[in-house]
Amino acid sequence: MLVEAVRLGRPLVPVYIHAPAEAGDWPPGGASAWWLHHALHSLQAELAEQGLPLVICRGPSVTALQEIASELSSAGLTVATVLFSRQYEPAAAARDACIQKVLQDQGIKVKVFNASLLIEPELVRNRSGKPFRVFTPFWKHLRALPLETPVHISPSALLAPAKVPRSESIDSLGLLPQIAWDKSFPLHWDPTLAGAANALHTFVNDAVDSYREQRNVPGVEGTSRLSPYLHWGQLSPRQVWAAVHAAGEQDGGGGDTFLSEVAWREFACHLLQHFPDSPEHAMKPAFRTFPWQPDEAQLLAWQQGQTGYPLVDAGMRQLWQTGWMHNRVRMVVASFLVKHLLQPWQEGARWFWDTLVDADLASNTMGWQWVAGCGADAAPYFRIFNPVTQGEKFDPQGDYVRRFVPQLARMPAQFIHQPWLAPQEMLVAAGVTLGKNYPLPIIDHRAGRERALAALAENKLRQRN
DNA sequence: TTTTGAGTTGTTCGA
DNA sequence: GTCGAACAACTCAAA
Repeated sequence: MLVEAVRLGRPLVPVYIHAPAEAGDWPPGGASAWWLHHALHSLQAELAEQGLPLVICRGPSVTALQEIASELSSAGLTVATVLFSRQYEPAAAARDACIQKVLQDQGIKVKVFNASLLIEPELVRNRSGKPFRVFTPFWKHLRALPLETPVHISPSALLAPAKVPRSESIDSLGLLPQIAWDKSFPLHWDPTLAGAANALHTFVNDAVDSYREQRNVPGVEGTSRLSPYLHWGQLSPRQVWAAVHAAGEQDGGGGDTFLSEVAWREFACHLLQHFPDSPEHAMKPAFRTFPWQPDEAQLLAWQQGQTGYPLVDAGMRQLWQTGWMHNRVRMVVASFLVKHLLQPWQEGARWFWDTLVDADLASNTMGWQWVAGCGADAAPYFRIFNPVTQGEKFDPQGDYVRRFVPQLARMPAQFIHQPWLAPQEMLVAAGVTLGKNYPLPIIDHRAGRERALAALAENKLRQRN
């Protein structure tokens, strides 16, 4: 988009329109709004260094753009072209199509660019000419495609406008939360453009090598933590792809594993494009009769990290405190909600949507449908994570649990993932009183597992009748 | 068109 | 302790 702006050689008016009402049922959640607030400030500062404004408006988007055009026009300036990056969420895509039509009818050119994907969904087809619904063939196909390499442009090549349209302040958008639950976010995130560059550099130089082994260990920083930057467009997947290739990490090993994760992000976005109702509805029709057992109290215990399973609770508390959760733990907590507690996956997706700084409609939807077993290329429903086994396997010393569940900080590793089995004197020595400062399990693992499998069997009967 | 093999990340049970 | 099979069938991709 900026390359095109430079090519056009005309003055540029960068605009951000805040229009949460145009996101359909999925306006940005609380954690997203926090990130957006800081990202906008960062962008504004970066543009200001080049003498460029960042004009902030409120939606409706069409009206905002028309007002800018008429304001410039009364100053004797003509808006010739509007450039924007394509969005793929169903509501945003419909909105953008509408904007495009209205502007073009007024004689304004519109150009839409792909900034957030490696390749447009329409360009990826299997041999039958259909979109892929299974990841592995998608991945094999994608990695063989010639992908555009990102072009670096010098921001100083952008021309400032002679007149700056009226703008609101970023702060007036009210993006920061009313209650200060975001207070510890800055300890974990730098939501600026500099932060994005830094995160990519650090990952490619220090961590990508050991990514394949370390990414599953929640107690260490073995993942890239690039997801929010990718979601917000502070990094593009092509830039990330190129950086991994430039480091010579793409063949086998950590880089390869990492790029396949970037491809999962891509796959999710393509799926959302082809299945626009998937955020609300199971892709496998059989799951539409699944006997979920919605229960406010169970959902709340999960949200608050009060299930009595240390790995689950650590994950949910990490999410609340930092706006992010380790990927391995996301699978464990999601499986627990959907299978042990039989809560509808949509409830989990909603909570993640509101609390993750990297909340992304496509990835979130695909991830939850995957865990619930109702997605396009999903884990089988009978695959039920055992939260204790997962803890012992991936957090053997309990480092992760100790960090986010300080009540268990002094528990010996042997029982940290199942404190209810610890001898009484060990609990006393560790300062743990089950049911007081740390809950007893809200459901027995074996019983939960059996109930989940029974629900699956019941659904199968419903399907037959 | 038909057939065949495969499909992100697990757990449990019994030999 | 280790290992393979069962856990469900089903749909997709490709030959």
